[in-house]
Amino acid sequence: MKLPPLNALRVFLVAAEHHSFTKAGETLHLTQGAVSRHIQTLEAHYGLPLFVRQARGLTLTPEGVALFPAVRDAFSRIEAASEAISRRSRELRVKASPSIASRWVLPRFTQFRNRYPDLMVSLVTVTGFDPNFKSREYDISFQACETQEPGLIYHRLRGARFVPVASPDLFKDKPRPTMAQFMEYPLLHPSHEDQFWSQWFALSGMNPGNSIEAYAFDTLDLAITAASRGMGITLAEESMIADDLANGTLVQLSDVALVTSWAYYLIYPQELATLPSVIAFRDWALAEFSDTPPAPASRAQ
Amino acid sequence: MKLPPLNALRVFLVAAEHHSFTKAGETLHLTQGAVSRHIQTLEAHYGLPLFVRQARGLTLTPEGVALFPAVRDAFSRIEAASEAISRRSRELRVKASPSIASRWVLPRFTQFRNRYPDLMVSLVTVTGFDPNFKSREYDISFQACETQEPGLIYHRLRGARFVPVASPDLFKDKPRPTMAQFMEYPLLHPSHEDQFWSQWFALSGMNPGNSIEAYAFDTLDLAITAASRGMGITLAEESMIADDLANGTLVQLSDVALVTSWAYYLIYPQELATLPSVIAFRDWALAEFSDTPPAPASRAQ
DNA sequence: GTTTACCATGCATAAAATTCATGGAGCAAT
DNA sequence: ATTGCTCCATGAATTTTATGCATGGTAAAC
Repeated sequence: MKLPPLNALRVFLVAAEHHSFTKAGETLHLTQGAVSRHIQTLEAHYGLPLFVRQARGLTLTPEGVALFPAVRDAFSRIEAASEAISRRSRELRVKASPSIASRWVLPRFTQFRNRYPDLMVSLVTVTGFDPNFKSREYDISFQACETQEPGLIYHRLRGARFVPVASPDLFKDKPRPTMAQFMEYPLLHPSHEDQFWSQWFALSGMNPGNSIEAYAFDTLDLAITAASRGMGITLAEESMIADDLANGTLVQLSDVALVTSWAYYLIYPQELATLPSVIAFRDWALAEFSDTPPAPASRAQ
Repeated sequence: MKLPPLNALRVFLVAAEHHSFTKAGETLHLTQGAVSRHIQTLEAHYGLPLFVRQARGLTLTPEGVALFPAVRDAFSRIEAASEAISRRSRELRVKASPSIASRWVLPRFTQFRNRYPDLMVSLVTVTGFDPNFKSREYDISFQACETQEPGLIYHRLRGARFVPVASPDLFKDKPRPTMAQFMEYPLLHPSHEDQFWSQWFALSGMNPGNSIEAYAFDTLDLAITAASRGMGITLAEESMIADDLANGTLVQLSDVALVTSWAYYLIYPQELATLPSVIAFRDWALAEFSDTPPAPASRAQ
């Protein structure tokens, strides 16, 4: 393939559009002389003139006319493709469940934005998980899961550990309840299935029976929020209540922790692994949310 | 329009095709390091990697995959257009009537070819004239004409002057005939219309009557050739018989010359006036065939 | 463990692009 | 005609860019 001088072609394009070397120079931030030389280079390459120089103005020769649309189309094709892939390096859509979004990501999201102000990062909060990222609605996902799909890269953030918490206001001047006294308070279920409390009680060697008062919530976050408002005792994932414990909104009522078989992962498709936006967010998220320090090279686990 | 570095794009294209910087360098007659730097330039421009460097081999990132066809298509578009207009600067099709072709052009054609060995010049010999070059079968035409069409450039070569000639063999040891004795020989008509001889006789103040023996030919050339073989006396255009008179194949029988109202022109479409091939042939033809020295700037008459 | 095949990179050099200043050609208006 | 104006072309110097060379580093294969 023997191509003409490409930079000269771009200058030709602009000069042909303006019908003027001088104006083309202004557009390209070049002097008129530089434009003239580029056109000369191109004309020498083809061995024929592309412009008819007249005192009144510049005209294209038939060969210039023939060349013009080809160059215009070619460059706009390149421009379109460039624009498409440039956008992918500037945008990032992060998916998280409502609980993770509000308890993990949102509190520290501005920090990430501030560190990468050129990145247009958005948080997509959906329940449910498209396990192959087929919907292409998000680029990277915080996800609790047990199995791994091929084609995806998984970074384990932490295991899920549930401990009982409640607002200190729930007990007023009474002493905090022992495990055996939990049933005297409303028990808040972080999901509609009764898995957490029953497992936790089993772990503690207790049988609460069926007579306990209980509320079920859609998400872990809602149960924690309800607990912090004094509605009862909930099982909360440890990493989601660090702030509440620190500022006294919640108190932890037992050291017995329900360790589930699943863990929280940061997941993204393998083909996005080279995107700087994905790399930046991954490294930041691993440092922020992992319970183990990330490997030095920040590689996949 | 903000385009990526174009030369780097070409290097990218080759490297992507070869899946190797080293091989791309060989193809482009560059070192591997130069290729590496071009790719770096491009990746820096986009802010993302285009290749995944592995010890085993080079792979494109999804962004590289997206970029590749766009670059390939764009460059092949430019290449096609370049090829098309390059060919037009290397090829030239000259049209001439059979007479002009054989009497003017062919004898000196190799001289022109030798001067411009890179030019693929062909001679198209057709009778009839497409007055607007609409058929696009030829680029430049030798043509006898009286009127001028707009959009064409006319260079007057010479007026047409007809003089009577014959082979010296026709008369053997007899003296050459006077005008009055022409009718004793077969008169060769250079066209099927009886315009030339009747006009010439009228010019000479004679009336040949109808009883003369005559042959009509399709072209001026055929009549001259016939005359040179001793078939009779013909009227020949002066510029076409210079060689025959010089080497004695023909002798001129009178100084009375029929000057027609039309002249020979070299004609080409205005839009081809910038083609180097047209310019080269025009300048050569004017110097070779014009009865007046060409103007210094070789401008249209 | 050693070799091998690649790509990356610091440094020197070659090449190209660009500017600046100036010249010249064609039009338009006086 | 003459003058002025607007463009494009061009010589020479300079800056920028590309390239080569030699070397280093890494990961796979033997």
